[in-house]
Amino acid sequence: MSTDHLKSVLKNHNLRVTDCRIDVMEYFLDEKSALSQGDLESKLTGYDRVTLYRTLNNFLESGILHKIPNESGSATYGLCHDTCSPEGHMDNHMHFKCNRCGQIECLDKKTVPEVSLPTGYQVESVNLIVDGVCVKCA
Amino acid sequence: MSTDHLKSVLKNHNLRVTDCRIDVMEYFLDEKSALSQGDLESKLTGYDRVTLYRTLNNFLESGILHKIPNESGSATYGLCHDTCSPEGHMDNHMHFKCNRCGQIECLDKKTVPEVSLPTGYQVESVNLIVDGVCVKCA
DNA sequence: ATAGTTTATGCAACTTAATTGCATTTACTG
DNA sequence: CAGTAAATGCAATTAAGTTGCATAAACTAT
Repeated sequence: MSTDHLKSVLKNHNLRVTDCRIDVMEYFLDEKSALSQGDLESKLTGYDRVTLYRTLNNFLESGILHKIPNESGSATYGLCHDTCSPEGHMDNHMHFKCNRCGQIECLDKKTVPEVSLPTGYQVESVNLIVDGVCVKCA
Repeated sequence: MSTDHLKSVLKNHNLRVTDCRIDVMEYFLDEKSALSQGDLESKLTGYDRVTLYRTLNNFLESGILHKIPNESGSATYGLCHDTCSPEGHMDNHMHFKCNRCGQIECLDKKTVPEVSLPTGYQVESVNLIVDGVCVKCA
């Protein structure tokens, strides 16, 4: 993934091109798995905690990242598809959490099955999180 | 739900019967919705924060409560079925989070559909979280 | 290119959640 | 009811999340 492409992604989302944002995007692309604020702090030591925090929030609002529900108590983020926008996330793919290595993956290819709810409930989005053992740890 | 019954639930899970544990269990039974550490602190003011924290953890290990994945950053807990045990949770029901009132419900009656994963992945548990508008807020 | 404007960053500070150690109290067992 | 094992409260620490503000950097329009 070239830096030029990353810059255009930022511009397409009406975000200014900064070193921090480029680095954060590259980190997500390299890792492929979901990342937390703490992961960024460990890896991207040149930036302030608050800057990373705000970068995550900007990406979230812009539709570059989505938040993945988890049990750990700290927020986890994954890269969005191209189809995501500030107006709405199309991130109804499954998430897989490995109980051995702890990594959270987005299974982009797997769509979430239709769910039926009791009458009166209005569905807005569906999140499916599967726990188990990933390919690497099996 | 009588206090006697609650006591036997605790004993069945090899937990000593204490006021705090009884009160926490009653609170969960009254509320019916999922609760967080903060909820307990607001309601059960007579107990130390740490005691409530450890009560939640004990209930989690014993299979009385299960943790519900969420995006908020603070852990949320729901009552387990009778079928849960320290050896394994059978909490594969759906969870519903209302985007208006914020409450998280366990939809016990709705089981999670079977999921198929890419080859090499081993499934241990499945969590389905539906966001939308609940009956009360609709 | 550059001056002017808007936005991002770093720093300080604060709030809340999660967590651990230890002394004391309480619940169970015989 | 005495002895033991576990639960509680208190103090203290770590980490996550959050905000305000001054400065620095990125963009825009000459």
